[in-house]
Amino acid sequence: MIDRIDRKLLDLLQRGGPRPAAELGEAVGLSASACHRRIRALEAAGIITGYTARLAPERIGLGLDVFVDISLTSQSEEALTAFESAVKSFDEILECQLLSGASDYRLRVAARNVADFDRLHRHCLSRLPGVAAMHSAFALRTIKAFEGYPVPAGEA
Amino acid sequence: MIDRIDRKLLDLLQRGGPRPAAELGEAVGLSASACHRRIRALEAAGIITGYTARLAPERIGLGLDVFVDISLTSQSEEALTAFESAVKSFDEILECQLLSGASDYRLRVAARNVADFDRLHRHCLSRLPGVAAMHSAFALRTIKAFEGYPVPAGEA
DNA sequence: AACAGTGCGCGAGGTGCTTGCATATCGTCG
DNA sequence: CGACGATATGCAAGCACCTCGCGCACTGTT
Repeated sequence: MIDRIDRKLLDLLQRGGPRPAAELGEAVGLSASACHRRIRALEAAGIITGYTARLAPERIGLGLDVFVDISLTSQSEEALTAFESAVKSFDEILECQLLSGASDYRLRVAARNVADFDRLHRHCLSRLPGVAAMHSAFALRTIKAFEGYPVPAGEA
Repeated sequence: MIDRIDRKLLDLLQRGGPRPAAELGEAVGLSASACHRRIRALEAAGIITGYTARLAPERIGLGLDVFVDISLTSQSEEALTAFESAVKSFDEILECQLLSGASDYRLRVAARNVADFDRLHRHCLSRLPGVAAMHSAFALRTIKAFEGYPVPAGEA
């Protein structure tokens, strides 16, 4: 059961709060050891899946964020599987989800600039199998970047 | 200048590689101290912006991932600003971007289930100012979750 | 009222981070 | 062609932090 302290811990950890457990404990009103124990429990419960570095995409030259909506020519099991494994094989495709509605896939890719997106378009997107239609939308500006999920009260 | 070792480090760190710098160093062929120094340099350069815990949304009861496309009634500066600050004020709105095309915003929200999305719809989305049209698409399945950017050679 | 069960703080021991120093490597300039 | 300067590395010591066992407080149960 997740209580108020766990929620605050998860919130801090998702937002890149202080690493030393002593400071985390101080922030939530716990000793370092108790705080650390709770974090380990959250990890063991599979709630915290890992710790990752967050990068500034523009600092590594990835200034362009593009959503690509794709519909397939066939909805057969084989077509879906082939498409999905091709998607997974390209590092430039950051994420991909199957959406409700017109049985579309939506993926997100990162490119250095428009010319680089053209390269991606030819090198990756055009090689995805079974594509009937493709529509790209460029992100002009990020109003809110992902910084973690809100943690609802009392779960798990 | 980012060389091959930095790229490998960034790749490992984005994917939640081993925390001890000694193991990281072994993975890239460096001693622990040299490896640690490079990481600090990447942080100082603003390439690594922080370290965050990654959570399993379904483990905290957030089983539903929804994209919401929104167009506004007015494109005036005030309308955009009002809309964007309202977006930022809701924790349930995970991300938001302004897209090219029909001057649409796209946001992503997480909900516990369909009923909870209805609550979000009434509690958050309906309170966003200046909305002309809204269209939601549910993520049926995640083929590829975000696990970090590919790091192009020789940047910064 | 006594008793498990849970979760806390404290403290010792071990691990990993952090930094100074000497050295190797590479590019540059005399 | 040789020497110098800059950069990056490895090593080792000092230190901060994590980790875990222990005893205690609190809660709910019988």
